[in-house]
Amino acid sequence: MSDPSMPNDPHQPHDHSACVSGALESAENLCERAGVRFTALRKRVLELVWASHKPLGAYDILDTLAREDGRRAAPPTVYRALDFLLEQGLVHRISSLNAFIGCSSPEHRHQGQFLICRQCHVTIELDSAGIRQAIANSANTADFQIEAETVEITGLCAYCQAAA
Amino acid sequence: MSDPSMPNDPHQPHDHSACVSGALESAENLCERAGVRFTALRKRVLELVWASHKPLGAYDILDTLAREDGRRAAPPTVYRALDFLLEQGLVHRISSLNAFIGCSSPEHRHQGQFLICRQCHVTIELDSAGIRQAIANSANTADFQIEAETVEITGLCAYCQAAA
DNA sequence: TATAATATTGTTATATGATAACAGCACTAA
DNA sequence: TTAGTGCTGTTATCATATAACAATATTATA
Repeated sequence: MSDPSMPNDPHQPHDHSACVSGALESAENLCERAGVRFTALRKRVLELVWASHKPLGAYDILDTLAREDGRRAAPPTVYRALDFLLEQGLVHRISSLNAFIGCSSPEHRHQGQFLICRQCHVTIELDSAGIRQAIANSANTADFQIEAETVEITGLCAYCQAAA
Repeated sequence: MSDPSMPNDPHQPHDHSACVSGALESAENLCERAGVRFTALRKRVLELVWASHKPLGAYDILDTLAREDGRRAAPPTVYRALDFLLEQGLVHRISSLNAFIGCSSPEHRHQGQFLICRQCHVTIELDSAGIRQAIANSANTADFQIEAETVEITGLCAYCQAAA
């Protein structure tokens, strides 16, 4: 069993196809339980988002879709799929990059915190109770009722530090 | 002496012109000490950003400049001024809104945390050691070297909760 | 002071990210 | 089988941001 405050490191060589298929399978299950349709398009977009552990822009997805079936999808096609995936908690949006990344634990609703490497772009999703608590404390002091949290930390991952 | 974790509430009736003139004066001093030029344009843009305690979009600034001197400023004019102000720590950028807000304590370099009311848009800048520490701990555990932190909390401020 | 060097601003064009509005198709329920 | 709903296609447009180069203003130096 893994400690959520110390997530698996996506830099480590790993069977990435297992990440992808695991994510797709979770998504199927979650959508079924939620009574919403996990269409071919939505599945394909989620698959593309999961193609790496790096945030992916909507227009990158668009380009890939265009390249692969010749039928060039238009922006709304992709954005609607992404909106669906966001609503279902299957992807997160990274505001500071205008990009999207697969949620690593979609079973429970949450807004993660993100460690984003500026060098290799690999992004690790945290779900730190400590950060959440510290934020809750500050909000509470100001009588502020939290609805959404954006926590995006940019810097150098361990691998890129070593490389430098 | 005020507690930085419990900032003044910009909702409270206050002499806002004092906020603006204080910010401009601080900026003058900081720029002088830093040996950089606080030109008329940069000053005017900072003044506009400080017109309210709400994040302001670059194109809003642009529109105001256009309206006030007729001669239409182009986007780069505003973005360059904003870049300067960001570099000098005089404004912050709010990623989740693509907007800018005056820094409430530019004397010391920092990246604040923001409580953003989705209703009235009033935004409070925090500088919480607790949040910073919690983030530092998480980053440390992952061997991640922090360079920038984006912490933007959206919800309802005390006033808008009361109104609802 | 005159002039060179540098920094700032102006201007045009374009890149990049996101949404509105409506048409057509596909699945589902009766 | 057909009506209703939800999903996708399509066109147009809005919103945010930057590249590239020209013109001007400021500062430094001869």
